[in-house]
Amino acid sequence: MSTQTQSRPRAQNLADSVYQQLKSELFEFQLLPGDRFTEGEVADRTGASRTPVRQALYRLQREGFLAVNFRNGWEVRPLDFDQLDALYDLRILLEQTSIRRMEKLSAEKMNWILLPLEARWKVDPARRSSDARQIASWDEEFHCSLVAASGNPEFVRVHAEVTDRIQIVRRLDFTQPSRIAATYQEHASMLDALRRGGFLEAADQLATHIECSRVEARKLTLLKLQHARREFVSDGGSTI
Amino acid sequence: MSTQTQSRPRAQNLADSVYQQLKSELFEFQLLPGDRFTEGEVADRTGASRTPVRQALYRLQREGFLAVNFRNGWEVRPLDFDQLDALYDLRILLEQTSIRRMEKLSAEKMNWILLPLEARWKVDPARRSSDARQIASWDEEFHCSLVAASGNPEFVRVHAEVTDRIQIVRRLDFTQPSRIAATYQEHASMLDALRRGGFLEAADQLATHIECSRVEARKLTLLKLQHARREFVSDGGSTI
DNA sequence: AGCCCGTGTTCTGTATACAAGAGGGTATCC
DNA sequence: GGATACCCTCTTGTATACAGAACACGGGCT
Repeated sequence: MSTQTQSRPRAQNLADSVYQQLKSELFEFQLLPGDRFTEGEVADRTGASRTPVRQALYRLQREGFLAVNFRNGWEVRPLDFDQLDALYDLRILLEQTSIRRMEKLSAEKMNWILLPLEARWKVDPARRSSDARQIASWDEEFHCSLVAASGNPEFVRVHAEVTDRIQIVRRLDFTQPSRIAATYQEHASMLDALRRGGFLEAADQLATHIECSRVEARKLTLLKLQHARREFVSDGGSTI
Repeated sequence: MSTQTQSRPRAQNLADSVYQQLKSELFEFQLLPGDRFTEGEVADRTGASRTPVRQALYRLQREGFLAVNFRNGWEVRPLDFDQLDALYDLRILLEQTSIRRMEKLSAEKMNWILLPLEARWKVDPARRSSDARQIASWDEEFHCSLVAASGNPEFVRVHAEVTDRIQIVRRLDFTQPSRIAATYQEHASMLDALRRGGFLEAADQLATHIECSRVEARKLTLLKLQHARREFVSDGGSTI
C-alpha cells in the first residue's frame, strides 16, 4: 500500500502534521471559504517554519481546498456547489458500479462484507447513536466498504479523495436527527436488498440516498455559513 | 478553471519546470522503474536548488510515480501491472459512462463533438499519420473528448490523472503500425456507432478497444524494459 | 477634485545553512 | 572465521536568509 492511501497516517513529519491541522481547521469551519492568510501566519500558528507549511499548503492546493495568489497570499477556495455536485455525481458512479459488481462475488465473500455493516446499521432504533461525528464516521465507513468490495484499489483511492473533498458539507447532514434516522433506515434497506440479491435495486436506492444527502447538505451548509459569518457575499454564481 | 486543470501549464516556477522535466524523463524511459536518486542529483541536473526540486518530487510522489525512502533517497516506483489494470478499469468506467450519457445530448451538441473527431479519424488510410507520438497525442485527445462530453469536470480531472498515470505504458502501443491501423479503425467504428445513436454499442466497442490496448501495452512495456536494461528482476509478483 | 506616478511594505519563490537519522563499512572481539 | 558494535558518510527534514514582484498608500500634477 502506498503512503498516501494509509487510512490515518500518523504524522511523523511536520509537513504532515501541519497538513492535518489545516485540514481539520477547514472541516471545523475555523477556516472559512474566502478567508485569506499568509504562509507566515500559519507558520506562527503551528510553530513550524515556512518550509513544511508550504509543503502542506501546496498539498491542500492540489487537493482543491486552497488557492495561492502569486506573491499575494493564500485563500480558502470558496465553496463551489457546481463542483460539489460534480463530485457527488462521481461518488454515485463509483459506489453504484461497486454495488453492481458485487453480483459477481461469492456468497461467502458477500456475507463477509455485509455482516459487519448489518451489525452497525440494522439495530433497534432505541440503540442508535445520535452523535453526529460518530454517525458521519460510520456513514463514511459504510460507503467506503461498498467501494472496497469492488476489489479495485483505484476506485477506493479516488472515492476516498472525493469523499474527503465533499466531507466539509456532508458531515453537516448528520446534525439533524431526522437525517440520522433516514440514514439508518436507508442503509438498512440497501443491506436488505443486497441480502436478497437485489443489486440493481440497491444501486438505485443508493443513488436516491446520496442525492437526498447532497440536497440536505447544501441547505445546511448555507445555514452554517450564515451563522459562521453574519454577512456573506454571493458573486452571482453558485460559489460562496 | 483551477490551476491544476490547465491543459499545458507553462511553467513560471522552477518547481513546475522541474516537475515537467522529471515527468518527461519518466515517460521517455530515461528514468527507469526501480532507479534510485537523490534530491541533490536532480538539483544539479536541473540547475535548481533543492527547494523547488523537493516540491516537484513530492508532487510526483503523490501522483504515484515516485517513492521517498526516509532519509535514504528517492526511487522510481516499479511498474505494478495490477495497479495499471485497476487504472485501466477506472478509465473504462469513466469513458463508458460518458458515452452512455451522450444519449441525453442535443443533436446539435452531439454534432459539435463528433465533427472534429471524425475529421481526424475517418480519413483515407493513405493519409493517416504514422508518427507514434502524434498518434498517441491524438488518441488521448479522442478519449478525453468523450469524457468532456459528459459535462462533469471532475470526470475530466480524474480521467486526466488516470490517463497520465498509464501514459507511460500506453504510448508504447502506437509504436506498432498494426496497432495504429487498429486504432484508426476502432475509433472510426465507434464514431459511426455514435452517429447512428448506438450509444451502448459504442460503449461496448470502447471497452474492447481499451482492453486490447491494455494487453498490447503490457507486452510492449515488458519488451521495452528488457531493452532499456539488459537485465531486469521480477520480485515474484507483477511489479517490475 | 481626480488621476498618475513613485516609493515602501509585504508576501511568495528560491537558495542555502543546519540538524538528525539511516546505512554501510571497518575494526575489534569472541 | 564470524558476528557485533561503532563511526563515518550521505540523505532527507527543517529553519532561515535573500531576491523579486505585486499591491497599497501618498504626494504631486493637471
